[in-house]
Amino acid sequence: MYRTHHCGELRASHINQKVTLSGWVQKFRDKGFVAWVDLRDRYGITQLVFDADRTDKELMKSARNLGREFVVQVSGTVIERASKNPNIDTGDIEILVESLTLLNSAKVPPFTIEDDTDGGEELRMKYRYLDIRRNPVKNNLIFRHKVAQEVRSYLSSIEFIEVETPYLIKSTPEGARDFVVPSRMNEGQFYALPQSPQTFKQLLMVGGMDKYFQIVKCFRDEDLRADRQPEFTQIDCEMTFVEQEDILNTFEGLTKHLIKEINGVELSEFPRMTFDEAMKRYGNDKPDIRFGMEFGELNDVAQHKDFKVFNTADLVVGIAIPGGNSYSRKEIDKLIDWVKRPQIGALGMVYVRCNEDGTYKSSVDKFYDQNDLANWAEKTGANSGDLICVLSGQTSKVRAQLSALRMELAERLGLRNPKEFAPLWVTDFPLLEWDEDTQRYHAMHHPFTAPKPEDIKLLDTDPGAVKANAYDLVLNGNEIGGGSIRIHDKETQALMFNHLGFTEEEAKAQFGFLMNAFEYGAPPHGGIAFGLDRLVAILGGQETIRDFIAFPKNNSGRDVMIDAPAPIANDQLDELGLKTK
RNA sequence: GGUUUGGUAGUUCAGUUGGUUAGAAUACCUGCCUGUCACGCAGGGGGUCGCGGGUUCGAGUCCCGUCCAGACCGCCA
Repeated sequence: MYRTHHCGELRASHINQKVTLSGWVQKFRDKGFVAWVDLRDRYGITQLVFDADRTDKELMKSARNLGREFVVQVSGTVIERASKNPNIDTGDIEILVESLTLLNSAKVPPFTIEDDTDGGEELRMKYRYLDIRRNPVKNNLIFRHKVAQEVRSYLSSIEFIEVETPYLIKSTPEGARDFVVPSRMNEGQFYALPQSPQTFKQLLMVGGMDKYFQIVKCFRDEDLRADRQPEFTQIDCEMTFVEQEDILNTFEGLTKHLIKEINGVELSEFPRMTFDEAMKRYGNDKPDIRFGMEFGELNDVAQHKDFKVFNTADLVVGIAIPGGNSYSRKEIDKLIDWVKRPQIGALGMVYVRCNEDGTYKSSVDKFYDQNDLANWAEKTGANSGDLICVLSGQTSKVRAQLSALRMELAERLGLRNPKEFAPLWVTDFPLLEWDEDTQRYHAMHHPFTAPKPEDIKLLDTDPGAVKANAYDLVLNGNEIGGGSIRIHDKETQALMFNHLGFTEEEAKAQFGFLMNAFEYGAPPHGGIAFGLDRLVAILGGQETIRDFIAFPKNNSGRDVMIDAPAPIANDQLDELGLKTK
């Protein structure tokens, strides 16, 4: 038997018991007359003691040969410590070791296995199995497990059934790039890994499963970010005989349950906002509403003066930075440089200082008087002591730019408190989105999203104006879930494919299975999918999802530990019919 | 595909306008230490300054190229 107890377990009540522990050597402290080993496992640390008076000489000697991260098994007696350590749970006791077995030695680890490690990102990823021994990563993985467990138990308790769907499916032209898998038995043909189990969950509804969920890996062959991995996990859900309202209520319930169980925070009813309103007020379809700084549109009060830049702009819009009047000229110039960076792309920024005495001082005083500027302050909700930042230009670009500035400033002002949770439903997304590259409309959500019935008539005349029964759940400025009511009749689905530029033949070839299913009594249905990785990171109060994934990929989509992807041998290529001449 | 920041000891970093033998902390090794727990003290070993080229009397430092990593933009139905 390797152990009678684990390393986080023993207390004063165990004193005088004979115990056996196994674990890793965290630290060896040798005082000469006495030496201690911190023995670590997943549960904690227990101090072992070797003593010149009480410990056998040979045993003392072998203890002195232990190094960091050696794996050992010890037996001995639990004794009371002469000097206790109130900082750890097992700090009242220690083990007077009577026998020591070296289960495995270890090379000196390339970084310290401590909460504040000296290891950099790359090194930690290369030796991820060592990184996982550290509390922050270990605890994140345990945290993730708890969230997943709560999701399963909550959804199960309201009659959802977890069903697995296939990973080897068919590539489709819509949406993200697919990861493809060559088929040996069908030479020249490829499976694709699912970007989401979308069509399968709809078919489960046709199959009468009524309420489905799955915690499932999804795959997208797109570039990565701090919060984006090529393989990621969704909480994928679908329900039958529901309207949008039913889905919003159900999953508001799930989200409230999670935040209560995991974070101990009780949330009241989630606010709702249409897509159009979110864009107007925050320039963004996933606004962070933990803080204000809402957009004030200034076209009415800033145009038709003599300032050409504003007069020729589609949109003039500003935000008030609380306390921003204290910024020096230099700081403001830096802010202007920041919005002019290519990633943001603003051409310039107009600012107004709101002085304590109620007067205004702007960078465009030549064109605007105090009265004009007072109007700006009113529109942006600026108080004295604030700084109004104004951008102008083409509507969608300006909104994106000002939204980036709003988030950056909120970050600098410490307004993005990770302990605070501000959820929000964004509804009434557009059904279609114009794509400049391909010169056609794309589905904003996906091609199975139902248009609002009253808007269907606009499909031919003004496709961009058609709204969908689609919604996102936004938490602290992150989209954590998104879904829609689906199309469940063949005619609407055919109409949709038609508007997305599919010929009838293409639609049939790609999605014939779904169209067929719709001919056999498909019930009305809808659903939602949550990004589990991101959700867990936000609930855990962290920015990057990587530390909530046991073995994540780096910025270039590489696993630096196993060194994947990698070339494969010629005969393997040959077998797959992929050999290049 | 683009923008940007970085690459110097096992590790995290410093290294001034180009100038003597490239430093610190930590880790590691040796010894000492009567209760440590970020133990302490003394000593020691440890460097292809990512790689290639160039400028120069002289390059960690300047220039060009390249590779790797991070953040972001495009992209992510």
